[in-house]
Amino acid sequence: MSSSSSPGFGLNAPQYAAVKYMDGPCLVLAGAGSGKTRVITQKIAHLIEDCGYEPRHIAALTFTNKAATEMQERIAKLLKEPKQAKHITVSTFHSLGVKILRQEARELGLKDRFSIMDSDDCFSIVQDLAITTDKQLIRRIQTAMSLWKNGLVDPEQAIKQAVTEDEAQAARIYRSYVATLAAYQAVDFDDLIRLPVELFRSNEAVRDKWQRRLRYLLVDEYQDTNTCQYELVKLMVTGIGKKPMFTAVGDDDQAIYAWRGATIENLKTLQVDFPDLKVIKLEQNYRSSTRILQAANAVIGNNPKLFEKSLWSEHGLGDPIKVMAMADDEQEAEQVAIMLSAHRFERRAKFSDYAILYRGNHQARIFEKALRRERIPYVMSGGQSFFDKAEIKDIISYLRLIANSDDDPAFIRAITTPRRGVGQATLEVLGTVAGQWQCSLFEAVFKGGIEAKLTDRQLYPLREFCNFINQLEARASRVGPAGSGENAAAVLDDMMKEINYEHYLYDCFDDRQAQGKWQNTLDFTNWLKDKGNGGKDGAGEEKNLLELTQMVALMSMLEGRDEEPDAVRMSTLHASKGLEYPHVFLIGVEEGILPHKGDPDAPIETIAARIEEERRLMYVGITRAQRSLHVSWCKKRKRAGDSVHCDMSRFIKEMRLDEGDAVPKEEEQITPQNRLASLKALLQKPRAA
DNA sequence: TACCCGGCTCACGAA
DNA sequence: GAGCCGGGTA
Repeated sequence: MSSSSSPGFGLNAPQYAAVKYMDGPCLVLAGAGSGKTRVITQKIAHLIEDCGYEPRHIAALTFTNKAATEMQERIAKLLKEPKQAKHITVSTFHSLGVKILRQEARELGLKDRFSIMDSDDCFSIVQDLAITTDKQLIRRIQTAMSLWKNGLVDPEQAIKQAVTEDEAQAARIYRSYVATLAAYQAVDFDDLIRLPVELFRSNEAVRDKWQRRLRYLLVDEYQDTNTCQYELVKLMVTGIGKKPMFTAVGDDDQAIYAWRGATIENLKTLQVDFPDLKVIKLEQNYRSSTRILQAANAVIGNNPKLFEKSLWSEHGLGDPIKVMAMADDEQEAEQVAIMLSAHRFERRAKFSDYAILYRGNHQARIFEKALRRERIPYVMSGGQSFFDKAEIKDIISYLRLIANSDDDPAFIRAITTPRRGVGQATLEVLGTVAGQWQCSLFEAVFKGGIEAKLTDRQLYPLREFCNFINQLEARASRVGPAGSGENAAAVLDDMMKEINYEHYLYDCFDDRQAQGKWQNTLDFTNWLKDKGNGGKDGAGEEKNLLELTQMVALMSMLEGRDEEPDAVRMSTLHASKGLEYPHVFLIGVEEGILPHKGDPDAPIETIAARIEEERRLMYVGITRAQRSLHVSWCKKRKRAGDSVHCDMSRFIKEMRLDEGDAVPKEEEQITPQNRLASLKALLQKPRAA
């Protein structure tokens, strides 16, 4: 890597300054591709090897499991003693939250076997509370509640602040929702951060304990933190007579998570809360060619600036950026597939050098078809998570129920899947009884008086199911780090055999589907067993079934342990952040898609704010590319059956490409007829410089 | 009454 | 392509 000055560690001057700065809080404004992960990992090595920090006293927080895993690996490679890396807390905000909650559950009146509800569970809870089937409305309430939680607004405040009747209704549901989760001994994703914040605020001793445990904090993607996460950071680093020690790394131009409560205000607030904050800017980009950077700078230049920052690169001008106007989405997919093929051939590149990036997951489907037709291997990232598949959630519901019998949503799912003679009517009676006794459904099965309300035929399968779960629970409890005989794998295997899930799948689905689903469950259970043993290399800690269950709730995808196949990457723009590819195709760059059209009747300032966030999304997309960038848009697009007219996105104009780059030349498009000829022509052409 | 099928509509992002 | 609803059927 070329750099004008190389003061040490192979870093440039500002990177070096960021790594060495140990006098107090530090904010690193790291432009796209400016080597921010390098700064974090080098700084951790510096803390351990030069500053005398013990690995277990250092915590690095990220937003995704993938980023955390990758960071840990990179740190291990840097350290003279790689083994030390596993003692560093490198985790997502949410995993750290689980860790704190599990240890401090009692302080919060929560059992340590609390369940973690996913958004589907929360959806059904809201559905029950709101007594409505209007999905849109439920979603809106869910979103409102999530934003309240992330903004540290409690139900009473929300009720007081409500202006419209809708808000008031949502706030009342919020209040019952919080109570419902408490009754289930469950927390949702937002609680994983919010509850530790409440705990640290109210309990000096606990806070002090964690402060002594995690003495230096590093925060990645700081621009994506929400109010609650920032509060957690603050509570962890500030104490009486203590110098706040942390490094936050972020880029305001890449803030793309406002919709889940993130606020770039946190960047400004940092300077207010920590007046001696040292701000260091990383402006040298090591990733992209100059043309790509110019386009990126031009686009983002249309946003108001929080911090003045301009990216530059020592790389050459590079390939011109190609903008392609397509007749429709069908043609777009086909052309991109063909062009990618030809481009790869011309450059002698690998498939894995390419990424196709898009705004929404549904845009991927048509490209999958086209890529398959062209026999181009691809892998998807983002999109529906492995853990969101129904068959996986079925199995997880059993695990959740074993860990926490108060978990009513898990109880309902497990007892009805596979069907075991418990139907709606039985569950309704059970629900009424549970309501009367103020206890969980599971407990209600054994409450006196229930015999009178249910027939023997109804009661028998209930009791049998609960006994079955109790047995598993008893066995699972014996499993632990101590490893006293029984292991999690055996319990899991017996459970799978007992519920005869494979049989159920073949009963309910056609053979092909069932086979796929069964394979998924096998992949899942094998992965679980592997994790329980401390991972493939046995490097991780052994985990019991409870820990596994709580971990699984936070997973978004199987960690890509396997060798990366040579395949084109397909990803949403959101999921592409932090990654880079030699060649990028940015597709569907149309008004309404990127920028995405939102509520037409939203207040004007939020519309402006939304466009700015969409622009940052475009910026993220452009800056993923190292050497070449293709941008495409469609004049027509199939939507709800019929074709609708589309306009080129304003962001394409904002790239301010030279005339030669911007004019789409349709006559140059590759058709099946001229395809062979163009390939031949490519073969004869000398390789591009 | 319960279930199944077909047509219709609709789609942002994720721990 | 999926989920929802309405209508038709066992």
